[in-house]
Amino acid sequence: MNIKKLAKKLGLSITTVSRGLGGYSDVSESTRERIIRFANKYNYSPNPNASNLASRKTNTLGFVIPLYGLNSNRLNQASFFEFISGMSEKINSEKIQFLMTFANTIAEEKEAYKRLIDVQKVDKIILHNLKKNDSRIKLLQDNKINFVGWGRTQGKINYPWVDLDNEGSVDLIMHYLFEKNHRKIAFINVNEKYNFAFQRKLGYIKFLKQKKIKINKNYYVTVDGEDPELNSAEIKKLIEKNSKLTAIICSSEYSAAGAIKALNELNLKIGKDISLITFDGSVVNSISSPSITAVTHDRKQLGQKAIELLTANKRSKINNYLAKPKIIERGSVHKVI
Amino acid sequence: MNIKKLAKKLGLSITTVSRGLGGYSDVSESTRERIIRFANKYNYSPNPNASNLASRKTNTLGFVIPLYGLNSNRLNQASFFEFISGMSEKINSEKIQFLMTFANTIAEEKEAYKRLIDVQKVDKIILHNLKKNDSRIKLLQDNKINFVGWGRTQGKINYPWVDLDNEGSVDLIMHYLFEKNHRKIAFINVNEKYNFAFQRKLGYIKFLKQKKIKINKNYYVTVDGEDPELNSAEIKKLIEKNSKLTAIICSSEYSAAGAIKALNELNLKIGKDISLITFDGSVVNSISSPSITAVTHDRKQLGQKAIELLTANKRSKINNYLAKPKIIERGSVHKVI
DNA sequence: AGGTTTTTCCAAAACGTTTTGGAAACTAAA
DNA sequence: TTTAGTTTCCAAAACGTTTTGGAAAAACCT
Repeated sequence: MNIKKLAKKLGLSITTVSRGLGGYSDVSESTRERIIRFANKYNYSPNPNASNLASRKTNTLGFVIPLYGLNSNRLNQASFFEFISGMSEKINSEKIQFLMTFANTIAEEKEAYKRLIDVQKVDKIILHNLKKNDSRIKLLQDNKINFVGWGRTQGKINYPWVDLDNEGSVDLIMHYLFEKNHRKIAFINVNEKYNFAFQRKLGYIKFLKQKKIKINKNYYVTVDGEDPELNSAEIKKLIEKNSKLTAIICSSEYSAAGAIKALNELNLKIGKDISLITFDGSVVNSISSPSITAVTHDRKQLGQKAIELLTANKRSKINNYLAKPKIIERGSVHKVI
Repeated sequence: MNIKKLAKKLGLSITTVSRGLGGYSDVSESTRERIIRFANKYNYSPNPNASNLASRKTNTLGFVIPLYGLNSNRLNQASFFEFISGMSEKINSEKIQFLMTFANTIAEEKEAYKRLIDVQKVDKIILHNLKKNDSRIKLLQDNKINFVGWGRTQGKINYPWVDLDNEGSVDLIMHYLFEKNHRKIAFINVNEKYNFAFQRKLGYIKFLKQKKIKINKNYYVTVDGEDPELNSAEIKKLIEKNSKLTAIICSSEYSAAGAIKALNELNLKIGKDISLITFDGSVVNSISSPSITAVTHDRKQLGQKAIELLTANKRSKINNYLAKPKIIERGSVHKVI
């Protein structure tokens, strides 16, 4: 079935069918309905190649997956999956082509975005892995690419984004721990060059200040995901040096993994001697005993929202979405008495 | 830059440029070289939409990712990433479009393949998650879709595939354990409906027969990945009942996790009292101490090979690729004295 | 030399859409 | 009743390729 045959069946011109389906105002409501009814009946949908060719659009969404830094760690990759699966649903229903690229270094990543724009001619991008100050935003804006960021950056640039509520998540965790009488709480963050990590630190500091708890600098440490052994060793040192700690917050699954390993080696029972709570943790959780209490976000929905924003009407005021955090209790947090 | 302008610069017709680039024999070698030189110089590459439209091809690769069964376990999803990243490189260089879909049930999975073929009109597919007897192979062959399987099925159907060397992997492990004087070796497999699991069992049995070791049925058990607690309990039972065991092979990361948990609970030191070796294990390894010795395959390369086979010349004899297994020693296997 | 085959090229049609620039038919205003 | 404006439709051009069906030129035979 193609537009020509459909037009013939309808007794209309090709133009009218095309414009009817396209939602243009120069076709009457009644004939538009008839067109749509026929299109469904004969299972017609426009050939994307012809459509893109004629409209001079690529209608392709570019997505670069970094495989270095935080994302070189396989623990983090699972969270991508959810996001992508959320995107994927919406992409299919919007008939957008999906172009995925992998980058092994930061240089490759930058190159990948340029290539997407210049060579592969994508006209939509989901930008992610945002740094504190991210030059890619300007690159995309200069090239007039329709994009949505997965994550926020610092500064006053206005652009559409979806994100986890990083500050709110830590606040939620801190309240949760505070109610269980924890006062000496360590926070194992990831490198602060990632803006989400910076936001989480902010949440940590703010809560402590608000509750007038003195901030102990020894309780805060950042690790990167490159070498799990190294992470674990560093976390072990932190615990050994601060024997009064009652709880540990991990900003990522791999640091949670490192913490578990360290605690095992120190013979500290999780959920009895010391509490552990982590971001995400669905992977680590499936292999740890006891299971690890975690704060999670619906990443699939985040992916869906990203595509929604991308395809939303330009004049829509709302151009961002903040996912609500949720604590899933699993028994790794005890009450201090 | 488009073909028209390029043809003008070359002083040739559009036809000749197109056919020259397409590798047809009705353009002389010397002019073909000139065409390619100019194409590179002016950075020309054919508009894929126009090309697909004219040639009545979609040039799109379909890929269905199951999110149920084994793959509902997020531990397994990381291994997808490697495969996909391997595919992705080759796909980009071959200028193939990539269409990814997710399926939450086995019904959705089947539906997804039909939709890819009937509605989305992909002309290439990477088939995976193969069952012992897989009806999708016939579906694809009937529809004359160019496909490569990631994994083998039983029976005599000839089709192109890439796969892990499942039998060989177990053989490798068994030799490795045998040399360290292990004779009482348990094998914790996954559900045998997956052909790879069946092949691994075969490797296990064959080795024992070859070495004339009596097969003890109590040493073999299958678990599915749905409930980690249940897995662990089952593995614990197996160990308790068979006190003479000196080594355990795990066919998946989640069963390795279950085994670690069980061994901890039974106060058996891994690498001292009993040996543990697992397939893959890069995640489990990050939280376990000692680290777990594992047999791995290069999955990225597997993805690359899959695309190579897909785009290979039809008359090429070689239509499959078996990845070589490799043991990574990490100290969870001891020598029996 | 003339005939045949092979090599090398090309004009034109086709692929299935969207968009442009009207034109007809109706409606509202004078 | 005419005029101006609005609504509803459409023919034709355009998008950038591939493919078809030759035709000219060159090479090879007698």
